[in-house]
Amino acid sequence: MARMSAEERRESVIRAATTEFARGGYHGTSTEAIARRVGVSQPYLFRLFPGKKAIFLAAVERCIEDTIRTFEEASQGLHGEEALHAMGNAYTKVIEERPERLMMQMQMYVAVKAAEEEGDHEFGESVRDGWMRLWDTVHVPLGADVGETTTFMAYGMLINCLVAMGFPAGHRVWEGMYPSARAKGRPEH
Amino acid sequence: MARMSAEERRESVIRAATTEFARGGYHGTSTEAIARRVGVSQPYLFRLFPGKKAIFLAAVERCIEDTIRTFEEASQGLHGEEALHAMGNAYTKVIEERPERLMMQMQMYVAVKAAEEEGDHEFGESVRDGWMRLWDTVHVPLGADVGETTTFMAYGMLINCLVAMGFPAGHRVWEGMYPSARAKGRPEH
DNA sequence: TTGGTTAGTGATTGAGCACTAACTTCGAAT
DNA sequence: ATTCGAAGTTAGTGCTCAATCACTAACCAA
Repeated sequence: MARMSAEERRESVIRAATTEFARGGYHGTSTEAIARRVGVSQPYLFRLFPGKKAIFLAAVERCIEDTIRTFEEASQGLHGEEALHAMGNAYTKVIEERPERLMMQMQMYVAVKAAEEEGDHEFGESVRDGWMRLWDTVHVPLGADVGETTTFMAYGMLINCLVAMGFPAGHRVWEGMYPSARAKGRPEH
Repeated sequence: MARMSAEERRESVIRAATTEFARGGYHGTSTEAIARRVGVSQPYLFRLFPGKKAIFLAAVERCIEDTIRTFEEASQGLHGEEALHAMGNAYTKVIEERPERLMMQMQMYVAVKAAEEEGDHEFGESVRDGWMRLWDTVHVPLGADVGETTTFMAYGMLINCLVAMGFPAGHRVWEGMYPSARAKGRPEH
């Protein structure tokens, strides 16, 4: 049984927690399931984190940072339509390779209201702040066009929902996806 | 305490369950909370429904039907851009008056994968079927334009997420919403 | 090698939960 | 007025789960 530094362990806990929380959400995931995935005893989690909620929060924040970084790297040095394409393709890659990150996003959106009604105001604040940072991250390469950015985010959310519902690749719901790939501009209204 | 027919009770259970499940999701909602909201003892729920899952499913199906009906009624006799406006406005009204229906949507998306991994294949099937019916409902009035329909749904999902995160009306995330309505200076809610 | 620190475990607890069984009350038709 | 089915309750069971506690095993510096 390999010993690890607490910091390294915390890392693997966050990874395992992301997988588990993405599947079951906050209430549908037991700390035991996370511990089992890490390969560590359940009580030890409470030595690495003050409680279940802290683990969830850590996973949520990691999820946001990863997504921001994905778009930052994809749009590096690009602008306008090229950046749009690059970021769209990057997200497609996330769908294929890290679907749990999309699910984690959904779980975090859904967890805000519940947390808020339990008196936890910080969680929602943190999620909204993360969203705005993500928003700004895509806003700049898209030429600071509010409509363009909103549409991009909207398509992202639709993708998240379709993936969550389990629509297989090739299903007709995906047909109208990616206006950036379909034509040289998003549909005019 | 007014006595009701079982059918009427089931109705109020579905309404209460929608509110509660919208807040806490499947696992974050106790049957006791639902019963309390209905004004009935918790065990009695199990006489009206075979189990918690059946209550959730009923609430999910009701949510889908209501949303479909909202768009059907809004687009009655309209086509193209007019239908788009009408349905957009109808959804805006849902945001204001029935936010729990949006949250219920999110909860149902998120519940699919978990159910599937517990062996329940019917639930996801039912959700996907509902989505397709909803899709077709807006597709026809929008002139059977796939891109238009997809964009409409995408904006809907973005709205759901923003509402879930608790962004207040007037926040700048709402700025780029409804490109079709923005030009006309639609008042913010 | 010893003294101190850090990583990690097993046993347990108390609360909350879905669900059951057995009983009571209401109201309408006879 | 009585009866009978349907509406509704009280009491209780067994289980799951987050969190605690007392403990052991590995590492490290002097």
